[in-house]
Amino acid sequence: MVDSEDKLDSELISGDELVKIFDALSHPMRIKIMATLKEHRQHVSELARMVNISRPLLYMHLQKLESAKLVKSSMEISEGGKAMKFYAAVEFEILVNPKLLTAASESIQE
Amino acid sequence: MVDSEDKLDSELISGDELVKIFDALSHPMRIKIMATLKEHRQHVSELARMVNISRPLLYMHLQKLESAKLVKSSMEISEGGKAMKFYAAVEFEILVNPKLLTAASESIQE
DNA sequence: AACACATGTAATAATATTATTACATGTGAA
DNA sequence: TTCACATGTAATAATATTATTACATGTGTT
Repeated sequence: MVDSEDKLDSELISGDELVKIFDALSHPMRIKIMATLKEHRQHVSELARMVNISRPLLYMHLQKLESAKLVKSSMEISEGGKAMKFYAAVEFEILVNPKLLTAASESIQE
Repeated sequence: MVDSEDKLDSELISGDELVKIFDALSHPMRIKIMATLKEHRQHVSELARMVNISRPLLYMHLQKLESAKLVKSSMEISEGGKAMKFYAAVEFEILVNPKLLTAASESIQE
């Protein structure tokens, strides 16, 4: 298992999933969140301070990113015994071009 | 000038432009429009029939795609003498991965 | 007990996006 | 002149997204 266990496989992305990914990346704050999480995983409260938005708003953005499978979360108990929810960026690589869009189009439900 | 004259150069895309591109591609109908225009350029009324939506709604979608520079338009006078506005897909290729998002993040204005 | 820090969500407000309808204009052909 | 087909947009309605505020709950430290 040399390769990363949770890399998003661009071959297996359906049209609907691709639209979800574009939607997730269509807001500047979510780009900033992805960039921040790429450096290092963070727990929600700390991440909210880092990107300078309220925690409820951050939750909303994280949910979009998570439903697009661009981040993943895990609850952990710190040494202090406090519950902390960590978010990490998922590795992925998608070559976006007209050909991909054509393929995506064929697997979209309307 | 062997290479295409209007290929979108992914090296020169700013963070704001990238967000615009993601936004343009975040709707199933716009994916369908891109796929349709990749086959062949079309004028607005014909395209509206092909993708089965109203012309005003199509205009809205086309404006988003055009402002993201994914399509381009040109007015032409047909043999019959009627004005027709043609839209064509622009060639592009963007490798989307966390590294790109980090670079984009650094050039986003908030 | 009061404080600092954590998760989580409900309710609402403010904005933006998406979609429809109706209209105005122009051309060429029947 | 009426018809078929084209562009273009204004006004509005319906939905969805984004953002804020206020709460409830739990843990460890002072």
